[in-house]
Amino acid sequence: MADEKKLTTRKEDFSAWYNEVVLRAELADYSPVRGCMVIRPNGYGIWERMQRALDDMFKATGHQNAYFPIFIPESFLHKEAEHVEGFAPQLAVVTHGGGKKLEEPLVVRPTSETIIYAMFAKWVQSHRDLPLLINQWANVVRWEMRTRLFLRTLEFLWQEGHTAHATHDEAEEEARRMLGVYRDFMEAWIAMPVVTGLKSDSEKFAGALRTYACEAMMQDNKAVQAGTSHNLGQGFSKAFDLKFQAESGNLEYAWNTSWGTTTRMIGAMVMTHGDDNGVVIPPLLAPIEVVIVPIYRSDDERAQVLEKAHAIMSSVHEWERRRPGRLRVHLDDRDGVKPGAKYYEWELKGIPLRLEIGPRDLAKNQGVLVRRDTREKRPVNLDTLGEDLSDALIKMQDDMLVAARERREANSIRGKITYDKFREVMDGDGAFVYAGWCGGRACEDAIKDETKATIRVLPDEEFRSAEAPKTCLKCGKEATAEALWAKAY
RNA sequence: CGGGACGUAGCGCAGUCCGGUAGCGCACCUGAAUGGGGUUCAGGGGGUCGCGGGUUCAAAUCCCGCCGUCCCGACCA
Repeated sequence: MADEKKLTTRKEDFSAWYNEVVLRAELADYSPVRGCMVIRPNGYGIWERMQRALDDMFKATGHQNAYFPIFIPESFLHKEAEHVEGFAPQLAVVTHGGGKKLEEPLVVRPTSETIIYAMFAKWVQSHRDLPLLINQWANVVRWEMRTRLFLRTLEFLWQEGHTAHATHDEAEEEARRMLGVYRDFMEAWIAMPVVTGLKSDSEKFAGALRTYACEAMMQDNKAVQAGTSHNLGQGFSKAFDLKFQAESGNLEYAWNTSWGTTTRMIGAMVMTHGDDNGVVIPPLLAPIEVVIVPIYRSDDERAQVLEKAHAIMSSVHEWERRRPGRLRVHLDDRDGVKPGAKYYEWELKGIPLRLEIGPRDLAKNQGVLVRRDTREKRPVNLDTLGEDLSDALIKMQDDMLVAARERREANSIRGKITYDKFREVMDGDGAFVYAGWCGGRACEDAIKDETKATIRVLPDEEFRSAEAPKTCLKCGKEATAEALWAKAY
């Protein structure tokens, strides 16, 4: 009976485990529209916290929010040849409006480069108008063949930054700077370590000069691309006539960047930290950080325990000592639900800390504090509770990042590896494999065909092996780069 | 679009082979007791059996067609 309530174990079927966690933790639902999902309040609360944190980081780097239309004239996409070629198969197109056939079809934005740079062209005249740093929070549509909750849906929520600069180098710096912002966010807030680096040409954004990405490892050792940043060069500015008069007096085309990250991060969070009891939300992202579960056997005890619980709740504002903002505390005072049932429910939903208080505790002026990630239980003094909770949340946030990083490193292979061994690893549990690469598309494609593994990124210096492989993993020729190989979502 | 599985109450399923007018668990509502790791008992509400057609006295069940979903590939954040 109890077994029925257990989640599918991850080793048997990670996909099934993931779906079950997402659905049962009430993060999302399948929508009546094929390939779409409905984000439930629990899931949206996490997204809101991600959004707020990222938005602050964007503001701090000088970006402003704006909003552009969901419909883009089809001709706009055709102005940049590579871009339309890349996105054409994934477009949703509106052909009718107000009961009449439209003269020109409207594309539901799959990304907003074209309409945004069309507007930028009107806004920019002088080098003094640059850099132009804009971000938009929006939903976009890509007609994917296969979809998956949070990770790949037809419609998804994201943030897309778009900038224009006077020189290539400034654009390049911006693209790399925003990649760094993503990495900081993912490590500090999601407690999810990422490998950053350059994408190979085959995985480059359609229309970009260079694409950078953050790659995170999930518990089935597959990679998730959690955020990307592109140096778009001058392709779009030439297509949309985005010109400015330089100090020299000459008219020059601007250099663009774009960068985005999505609700996919919620999926990545689930697959990074979740366990067989459900989601584990890093404290900074948890809509509720602490849930108080009162325990009582009689009306008298109930009154007593709840009074104390309310006292704790109302002293929340005094607990701001070591952290910004208020502690987000919820008292689960539902009658008729046994404490054990409440424990399981809040664990499934991933609430970081649980405080149990019952008559036995009150007698000792203490409570029992339980950590979601380690399930470690310990008594805490109710007089110093605020401090204790703050410290525990900070520690949990840090520990989760360390644990995730250790797990990733334990499943990473650096240095020499034969191709046979590589195939064996990819056929089995998978891994992050850092291996030499000659830069040839033929090798890349052959490896993908034979192992399903792809180049996630050509990693930044700090992720490169001390003794980087000298030869290509596949053909044995001299290596021109070290690539991070993994199977990906 | 190829290969598999499936569509019956909010969710998970049984019933389909062998036709007889719909059931189980969870959830939900009412009442009482219970309460330190998934409570118990009693009562109750809820279903055009994916859609359309056919066979039959009678279809969730058999036949034909369609639609949709999930998983595995190709595509992708």
